[in-house]
Formats: sequence, C-alpha cells, structure tokens
Amino acid sequence: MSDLLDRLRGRGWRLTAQRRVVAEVLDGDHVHYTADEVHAKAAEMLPEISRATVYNTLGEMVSLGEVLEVSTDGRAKRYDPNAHHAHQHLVCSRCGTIRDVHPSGDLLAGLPPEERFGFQLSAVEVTYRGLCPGCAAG
Amino acid sequence: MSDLLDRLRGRGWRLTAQRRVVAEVLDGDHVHYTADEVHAKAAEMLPEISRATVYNTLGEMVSLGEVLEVSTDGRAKRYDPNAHHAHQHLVCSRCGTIRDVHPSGDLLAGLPPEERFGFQLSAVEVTYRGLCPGCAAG
DNA sequence: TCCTACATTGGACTTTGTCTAAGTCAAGAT
DNA sequence: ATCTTGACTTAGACAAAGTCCAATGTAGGA
Repeated sequence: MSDLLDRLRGRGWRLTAQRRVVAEVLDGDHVHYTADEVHAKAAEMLPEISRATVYNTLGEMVSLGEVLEVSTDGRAKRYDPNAHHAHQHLVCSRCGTIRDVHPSGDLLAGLPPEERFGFQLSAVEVTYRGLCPGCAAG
Repeated sequence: MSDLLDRLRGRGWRLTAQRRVVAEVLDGDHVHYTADEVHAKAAEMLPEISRATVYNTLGEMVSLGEVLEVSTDGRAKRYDPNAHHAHQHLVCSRCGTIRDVHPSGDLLAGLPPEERFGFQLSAVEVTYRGLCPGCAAG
C-alpha cells in the first residue's frame, strides 16, 4: 500500500476508487509522469476513470503538498510523488529521462543580497541538464 | 537600434519588417514576454503580422542562441533577449514578476559526482521563488 | 438504510503552439 | 533599375494540454 495513500487518508480525504488508483500510479522513486500518462496507467486498473478526475486529483494532491509539479520541458507538467525529501532534477537533453538529485550546500544562499531585488526568498528549483549514459554512448 | 537586431544582421539573416519589429520588442533588461505578448506588441507597430511569423521568428532566434526560452510557470514559454550574460531567474510567487539574477559560485559544482548518475552535465537552470516587495507589502 | 455534500463524468471550451499551401518579397544577379 | 528565386509570411486548420460545467453517482456520517 502506498505511502501517499496513507498520508492522504490521514488528512480526512474522501477515499474513492479513482483517487486510490491515481495514488497507486504515483508511487515509487524517480517517478515523473504527465497527467496523460497517469490517466493511461490509472485506466489500466479502472477503465472508466475520466481525464477530468485525474486532473482534479493531481491538482488536489499538489495543493496538499503531497505531490510536486515539475515542468522540465515546457510541455506537459509532470507529477512527482517524492514531495517529502527536498530534491532537484537532472534531465537528459536528448531522451528526456529525469532523475531526482540532491545538490550539496544551501541553494538559497547562492543568491547574494544585492541580487535579491528586495524579494523574500522562499524556494529554489534547479534543473541540471546533460546527456545520460545511454545517450552519450549512442 | 537594438543590439539583438545588429547581431542577427551580422549572421546574414534576411531582414524583413516582421523580424525587425519582433527584435525591437525583445529589447531591454528583465524582458520576458510570452509569444502572445510579443505578437500583441509587434502588431502595434505592424498590424498585419501573423502569429505564425512571431512563433517562427522567436524559434529561429532561440536556435541561433540570440534569445533564451524560459518557462517559469508551466504555462506559456517566455522569451528573454539577455542571452549573452549567463543568468538565472527570480520569480514572484504571487504576481509572476521575473527578474534576471546572477548567483555566486559554480552552480554545476553543487551536484556531487555520486548524484550525477553518469550524466555529462552541460547546463543548469535555477528559478528562485519568493514574494516581490510589492506583493509582500500588499 | 438514507441523506447529502462531495466526487466523477463526458464533452465543450480555452490556451498555447504547430503545420501547410499559397502568395509575397529581400537581395543578389543582370 | 529590374528581374528572379528561394526564403519569408500569411490565414486558418489542426493538435496538445488543461479547464469548466451541468448532470449523475457515491462515501461515509446520522
């Protein structure tokens, strides 16, 4: 049973078959599916699930902070269930593979005060780009 | 006269009225317009310019490395003419204002070897998020 | 078991971006 | 100066990603 589902249940979420399958799809490490991919995988388990429900459910999970929204390619957003360990992303420039990574040091501290334009910083997102071993070899 | 236009001319680009107005729109600092915003501003100067031409021209400028594509909100891509000074972006979480910023240190070096999964790193994109002075006060 | 507020559905709609066939034009050649 | 031609532009159809809505279904408390 997925951690994600346990956490959602703990928040008093109404548990439906649809939400259950979406939560089950979004389980594991280095998982970064688009909404359509989530819908396709969910539909294997529950064929009648609608796209709107997948979008609704993903949006609620994001609002609750249980899932992260990632957009590394300027196209479809991807959904990352690994919301409880701060991490960044490493993306292959050729094939698009995404890995979760953990940079060292305090990323916010890298922005000097005179470069903050008076903003109150609260978060930082980093996307590393390069060729994965498979694409570099090919 | 825009720097951007000078650089494009230097590359043997065929110079048309449409390309001229797109280049003029994309001039200045902290400029991050969407394609539709570029089209609207270009159409003030050249009313008959088409959306397709704006998309084509922006795409070519990006391919030539004269303009950067930025997607900080998962919605429309934005176009940044400041392609000749490496920089990152600072985005207001409420109003979406974007500023160009220059972090200190080597950003690529922040990713330890054991977190690189065998990738050959080539670039890193950083988005700092927080509240701008206006939104923090409101 | 019954109620009802909340969840789901399908389809229409919006936004953002791409593609194509036909017409137009910048710039080198004459 | 004008001609020629391949590159550029255009309008509109199309596609992908996401939102919205009214009607229907249902989880979970009374």
